[in-house]
Amino acid sequence: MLVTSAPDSPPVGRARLADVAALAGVSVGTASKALNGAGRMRPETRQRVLDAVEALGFRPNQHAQSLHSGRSWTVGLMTTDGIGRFSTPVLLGAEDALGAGKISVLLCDTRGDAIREQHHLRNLTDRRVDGVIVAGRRTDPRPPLTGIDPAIPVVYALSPSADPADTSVVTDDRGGARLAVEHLLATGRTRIAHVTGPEHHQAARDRARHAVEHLAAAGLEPAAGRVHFGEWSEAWGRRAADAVLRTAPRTDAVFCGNDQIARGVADALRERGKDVPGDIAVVGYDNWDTMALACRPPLTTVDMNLAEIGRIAALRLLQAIDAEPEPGVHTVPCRLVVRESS
Amino acid sequence: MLVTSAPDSPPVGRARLADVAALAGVSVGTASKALNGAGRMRPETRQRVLDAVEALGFRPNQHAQSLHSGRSWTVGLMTTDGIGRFSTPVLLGAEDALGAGKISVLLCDTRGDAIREQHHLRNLTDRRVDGVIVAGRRTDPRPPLTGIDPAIPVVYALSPSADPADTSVVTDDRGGARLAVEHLLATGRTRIAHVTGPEHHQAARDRARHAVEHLAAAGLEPAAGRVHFGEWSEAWGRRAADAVLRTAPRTDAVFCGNDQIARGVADALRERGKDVPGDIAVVGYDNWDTMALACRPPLTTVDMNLAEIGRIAALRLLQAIDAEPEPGVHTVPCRLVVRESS
DNA sequence: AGGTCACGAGCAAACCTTTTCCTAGACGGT
DNA sequence: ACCGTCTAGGAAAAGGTTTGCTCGTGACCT
Repeated sequence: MLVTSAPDSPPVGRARLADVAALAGVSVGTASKALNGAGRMRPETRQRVLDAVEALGFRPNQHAQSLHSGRSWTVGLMTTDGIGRFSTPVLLGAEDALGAGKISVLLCDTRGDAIREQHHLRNLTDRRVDGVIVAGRRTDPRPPLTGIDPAIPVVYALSPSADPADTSVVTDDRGGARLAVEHLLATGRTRIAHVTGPEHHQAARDRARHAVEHLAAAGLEPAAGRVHFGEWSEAWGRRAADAVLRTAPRTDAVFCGNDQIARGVADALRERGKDVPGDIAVVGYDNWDTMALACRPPLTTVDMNLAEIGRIAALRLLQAIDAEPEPGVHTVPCRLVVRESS
Repeated sequence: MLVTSAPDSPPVGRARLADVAALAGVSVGTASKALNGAGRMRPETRQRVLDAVEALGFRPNQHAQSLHSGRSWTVGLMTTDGIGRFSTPVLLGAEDALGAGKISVLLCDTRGDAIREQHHLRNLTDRRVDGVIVAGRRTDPRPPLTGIDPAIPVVYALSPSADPADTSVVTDDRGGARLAVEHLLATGRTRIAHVTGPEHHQAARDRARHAVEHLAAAGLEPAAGRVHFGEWSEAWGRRAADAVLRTAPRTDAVFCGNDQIARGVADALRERGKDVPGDIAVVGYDNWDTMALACRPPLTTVDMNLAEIGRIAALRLLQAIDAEPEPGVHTVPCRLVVRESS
């Protein structure tokens, strides 16, 4: 059977369906039906075909299948700012969900370059991908993809499309801020400062606004009466902690816009002789393990469930491919990870 | 021309080569030749075809091309331990180099699971990928892929294959250790400690062995007379720094096996009142920006040029696809990034 | 015993491009 | 003017699978 070259139909290389059919003594079409379950046929005929498939190690040629069906069983995954801390979990979540549906992922990194984006887009269109996921980094809306075949569904993850008619999956910054504030309130803190990133980042603005709102709902206002906007860095966290100690010395908790800031805050507080969480609790945002776990003490922080965002984006894409898309912005809830800093 | 449905050949959906040929008044075969440059033909005929391509926005159907040529212009990129700090730059480097060759990357993450690896491998084989890159995380050799079609070339990146007949691209741990030690010697340090990860990691063993060898070549031995093996964590760095100060108080430099350890060492030294680099220099390994730049002071560290490893792996793969593979282990040199900690 | 119905299996077209082989025409040389 | 050669372009097959349609056979009912 598996000799290197048979007399007339040499199965050198991979076996074709024709080889299977010949071995089973049926026509090619019948062999195909036996494999795909369609049509009715005698069980023993089907079994003969399956035996032949087994004997020859036949695997269908996906190029031929794709040519026939027009589907590639492939989606493009475009990351717009390199592949970093934020896009990686999204990417893995998407890959996981798509792999279950027998769909593979074509990776395209634009490095934030519009030319490169166009180039990848043309490539994906030429490959007749079944869909595209665009994974951003920031939560600010991004302009929708231009020049893509409207027949190819697109889902935006993390950075929503500026066009509300598109489908986007984003994190729930409101819920995240609420989780953090309510946790601090529940553990008895009342003089809570908020230190976060640059005000021109929507994530910083949203988290700050909702944190303040939730404090107000409890009849409180942020320590020192204002939000501390700055950078997403440890250095800013350290400077801000000093500022908070100076201007609002009775502060008993700091909610930080990300884990780097939180770590900087925790470091500075410790170096100023404050006990975390004894004197002041610290809560971060991102659950970036290398920061949250290496912090002294390990950080309580908000996890955005990035992998879940990727998974949901993939499911939305599958839905848009097979059925009707569900446009609009879908938010994925956050989760509070409590550790020793609060 | 671009009406939704012409009388007999409605160019609904995408234009086919037949549409182009019809518009240009030539046969399909001639249109193909005009596009691919092969065969001789009158310049004005070729131009007519190109004009038709332009008018219809024709793009060749890659499924048909792949079916014909047997090539998919696609390579599989398998990451074996999730996509993390180490594999991401490799992955991007590879994607970049392959994209230049009109080849796209199929992403497969095995999560370190052999079952998943087999599953992905079968999928890639079914898709007739032109080649596979296996990107590991640790530098310890890994068992070669099993059950892959021997006609598909494979290149291992970062984790070499245990089979020397395979092609692998790895980092130069010897050179990295030499860069660090020679830098410290050149800046006048002579009592150099080495703090690194677990001894069962080949990276830790290699860097330690070569560091010790280079010290010996200068007539020195490591401070405290031995290498400090431990974990790849900041906590271990802090503990080890204390141990070094206790057992070898005159130490004037610490070369660390990674940046996390280095940061822990720097933190502990500062907290013990030592000045870095005034009293003691600290050198890290990995050039992991979030660690190296956030460290106080910013870390001098060894950069493994991971993106270059990915790039070279991709080039080796392209070579193996188009021509003869060049088996064996290829090492990519490191680069020392000098900052303020030394 | 003959006719009809149903089920099993095969044929062929369609998916689209590339490439080889072949034909017809033109031009040049004798 | 005729023959040979060269070239441009067309026809057709190959690459492999899916699927609708058709055909044939067997069984059952009248």
